[in-house]
Amino acid sequence: MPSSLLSLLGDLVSVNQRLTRLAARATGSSESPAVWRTLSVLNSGGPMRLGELAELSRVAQPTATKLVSNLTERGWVNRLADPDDARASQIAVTTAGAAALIAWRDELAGAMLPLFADLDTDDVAVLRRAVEIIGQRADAAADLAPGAPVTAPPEGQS
Amino acid sequence: MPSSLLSLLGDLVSVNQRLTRLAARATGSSESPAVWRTLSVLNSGGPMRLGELAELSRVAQPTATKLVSNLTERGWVNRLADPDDARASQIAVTTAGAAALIAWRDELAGAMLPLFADLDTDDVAVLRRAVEIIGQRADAAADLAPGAPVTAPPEGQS
DNA sequence: CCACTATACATAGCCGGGCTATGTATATGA
DNA sequence: TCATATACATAGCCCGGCTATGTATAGTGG
Repeated sequence: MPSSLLSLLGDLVSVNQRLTRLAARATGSSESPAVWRTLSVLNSGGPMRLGELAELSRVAQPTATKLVSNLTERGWVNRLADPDDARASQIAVTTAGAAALIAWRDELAGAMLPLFADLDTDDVAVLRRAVEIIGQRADAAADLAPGAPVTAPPEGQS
Repeated sequence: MPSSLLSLLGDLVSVNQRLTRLAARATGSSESPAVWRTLSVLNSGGPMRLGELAELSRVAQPTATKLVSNLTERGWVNRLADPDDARASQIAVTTAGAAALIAWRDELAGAMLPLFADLDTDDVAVLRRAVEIIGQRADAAADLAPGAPVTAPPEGQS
């Protein structure tokens, strides 16, 4: 039944997009997803260089530069000189940044909670497992295409 | 444990964002998510007026105007005069638009298929159920806040 | 029929996020 | 030392998102 798996994946992405937009509205947060994504990556990965951040965030390097600039102005990340390489600097989340991230996640989940409050134990388990499954695949995909953020139209696969 | 439900929702959104971005990369499609979202709404809802499209897409009206303009130029939607109301027009997906949407969904799912090909029957069932659950909630949310796309800070009573 | 308000959409204008192309400074290796 | 590679910054473009506002048509009271 691979064809049903195909349509399942299509549905998954589409319902995902709805949920993402819904969640964004739910908070009323004026911050863009990119802000939270960047903070997320930095928060879970620890201080890292800009290139690494770009790769993990799966955006092009100049985009990461812009985002880090914005976040630096807000005081949510800072740049520490890298003693080993004067070209680079370590990007790190500040305490304020981490706090903002936590606050946003709480707010987001809190806003969505009413919609999901009626889930029974089985459904909660289903969602938990789904998150796990998708997370694994996202990790795997990151490993498979580490150097190809978006830029690459490599082709060549038959 | 409602607190674990909270963190589950946070994780759900976060893994969602990863998946969405991953999926976008997977196709190599240069089209933006907004294009597919708009076509999706029109395709599943049938021809509708611009305001209705904006509401269902959960964007502000001028955003919908822009998107429809772009899509019209590409020949993926067209505007038909509304005989009952000269201010409005019915927006409809063209055959080409519907075909492009299907092609994209196939491409998307096809690109993601390798990542999910090793799922066993139980995991497929889990994902299917998760899609169903989230879809229900998204529908419910749409019903709850039908007139509030993003614009409304509840001021401005006359 | 006329004026007035309400509605549906278009236009203008701003901002942020995404990209490519290219510049600049530092590392690195022959 | 010099050439090349690497890490990031800058410039410049486009699109999607918004608010504010304009314009044309609907609807309605007189």
